[in-house]
Amino acid sequence: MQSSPYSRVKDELSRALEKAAKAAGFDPKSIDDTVEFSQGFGDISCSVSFRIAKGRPGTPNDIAQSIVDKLAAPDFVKKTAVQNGYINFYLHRVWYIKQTMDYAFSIKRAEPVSGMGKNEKVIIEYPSVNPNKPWHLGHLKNAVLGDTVANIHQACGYNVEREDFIEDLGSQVVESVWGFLNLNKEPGEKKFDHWLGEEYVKVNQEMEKRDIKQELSKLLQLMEQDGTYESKLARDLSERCVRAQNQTAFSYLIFRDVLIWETDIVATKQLEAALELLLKKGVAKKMTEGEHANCIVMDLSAVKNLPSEFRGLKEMIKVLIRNDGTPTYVAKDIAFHMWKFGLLDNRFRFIPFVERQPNGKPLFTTSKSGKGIDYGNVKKAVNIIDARQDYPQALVRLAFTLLGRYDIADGIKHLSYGALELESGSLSGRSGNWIGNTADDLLAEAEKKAFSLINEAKAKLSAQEKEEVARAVALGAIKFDLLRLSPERKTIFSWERALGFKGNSGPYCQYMYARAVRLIEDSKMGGEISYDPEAVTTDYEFNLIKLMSRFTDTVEKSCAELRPNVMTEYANNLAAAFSNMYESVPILKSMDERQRQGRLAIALAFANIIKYSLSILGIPSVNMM
RNA sequence: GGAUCUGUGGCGUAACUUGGAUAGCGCAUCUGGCUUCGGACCAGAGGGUUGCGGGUUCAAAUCCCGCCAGAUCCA
Repeated sequence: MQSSPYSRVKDELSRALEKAAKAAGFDPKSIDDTVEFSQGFGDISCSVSFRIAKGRPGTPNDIAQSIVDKLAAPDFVKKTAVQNGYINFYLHRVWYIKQTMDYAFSIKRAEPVSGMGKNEKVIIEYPSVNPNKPWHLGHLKNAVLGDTVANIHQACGYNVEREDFIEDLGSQVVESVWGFLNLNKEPGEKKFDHWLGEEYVKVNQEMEKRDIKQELSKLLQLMEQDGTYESKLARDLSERCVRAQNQTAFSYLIFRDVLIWETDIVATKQLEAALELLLKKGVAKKMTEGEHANCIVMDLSAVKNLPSEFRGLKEMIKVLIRNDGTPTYVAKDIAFHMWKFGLLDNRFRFIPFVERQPNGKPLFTTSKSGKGIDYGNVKKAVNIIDARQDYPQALVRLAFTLLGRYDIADGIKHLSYGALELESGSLSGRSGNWIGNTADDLLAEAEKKAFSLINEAKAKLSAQEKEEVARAVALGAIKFDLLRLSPERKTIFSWERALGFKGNSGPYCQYMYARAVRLIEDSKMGGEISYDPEAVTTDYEFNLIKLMSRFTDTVEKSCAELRPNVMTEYANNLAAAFSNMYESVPILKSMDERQRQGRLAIALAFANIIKYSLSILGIPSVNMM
């Protein structure tokens, strides 16, 4: 693993500039902030002279010139020019191309590109869908974000644990179990999660007609008790649902390492242990009188610098355990996070839930019996949860602040994203407006469209080959569309846009990869890479080289900021730069052998990096489409 | 009542965290481009007072203050 040519050049240039600035009598702080790629004014530019000019005689231009006069420019700089107060550098392209090509060929898809994570373990939690319905488009957005964030961390050298929390004691599952006992017990031919989800809609229609609150609360108690018929039934229904949901996950090439079931948190008494700790440290207390008598609450009044979201509260408390003894969502989540960060003993037992996922790895689940596995106990945990949960997530972090564990409060990273909505409004499991808008529906629709395109264009392929390509293109279109927005922005889902195969899209990137692969195949160059960088220095090649040279930096940025859209944008720009070159200069058909070799080598480097980029996005690359 | 997020050409958005040279991209519209490597492509054109008003600065889409509009959460 080597650092990117871009960061090396930037570092070296910054150091040289700093030295020169000091020699010229200035003291610039953080000079590397002011050094970056520029367009139209050389290759790299520096704006530090403006900063220095503050409150000092002399124009930025003069200051820039005096710095340049003292500058011992690194060898890779061909020309230095002062323009409008900026210092502009022109690189020796041949050198930079060589550096970038070596770098591009050194990148292996199975290995991290960055050592940023230092092999530290990080938990990424997604999508934590209730086990009583199929994934709808909103769940899919969560899963795709989570999977990609996990891939990004892996690429940055983290040891990633992909966890999925199964809330099988929440009100939704209780209602579904009630429905199974009181309504239709026959799943029939339908995929189990779809059937269960549709039954759930019926339960809600039933609840509007009559009040079943008492029945539900009794049912929940039975479900919480080990060994009852109801607890076994509930777990069985939930597990069948999760298996059906897994088919969806696998069809989208989305995988996890371990399922954590709420019933197992309860059964292993970790919720009690968590509460005990909170009570002992005085973070929580039992109320004896007033509105919240017999509740266990978290006391916020002791917090010194209370974050702004807690301003304007009527009472400075948050209920953790209600007076009927049931825990709130926040209480469960605090306990879960204590486990994640190793504050509770790892009392879970694990067994394989799926022996071998399509990615070759097992999927474990918490269980009554089984072996202890060293999951959890991390310093960083990323939760993929939509922005409506900002407040509960803030409460969870606050609990750790109150415990004095600022490190944990800081280690909980909430990737808060704008929820996905239909044009007609937000999706809701209860209302049933997800019917026709499930993840399964979307993939089927996208595959249909992709298949008809490939069927026309590549008639000679076998049906199976066409299906494989159609699947890959469908995934490309869907995932790219879900990832391209900045996370805080809400998604108004559009079938037309999600199924768009042109422009800024997954298929566009896949198409450029396929083109590059075709060139390489037709060239019969095999694995032999010998080229002369001097033969390929036009802007078309160099624009592509510049982008490739900052691949590592881009992945790191995407990771540090928890923004997958940084990667979609990069992939698209990379593909566009290649397309530009492809359309503008002859590659295979070049009459000049040195040029031909050089351009083919660049195509090969491009193929390597776009393929890695796509794999981070969870998008398969195809050799033809 | 309190808090958070959003507001950028007809539509969808990037750049805002870290102020920097001409606000980048896609869709749609219009005009071109396959006797030369894959047209799921490319080139070009039109389309912008970056919600409004102040402020800071040599420089503001970006930072600060005040409004307006929409969404969400808490009470």
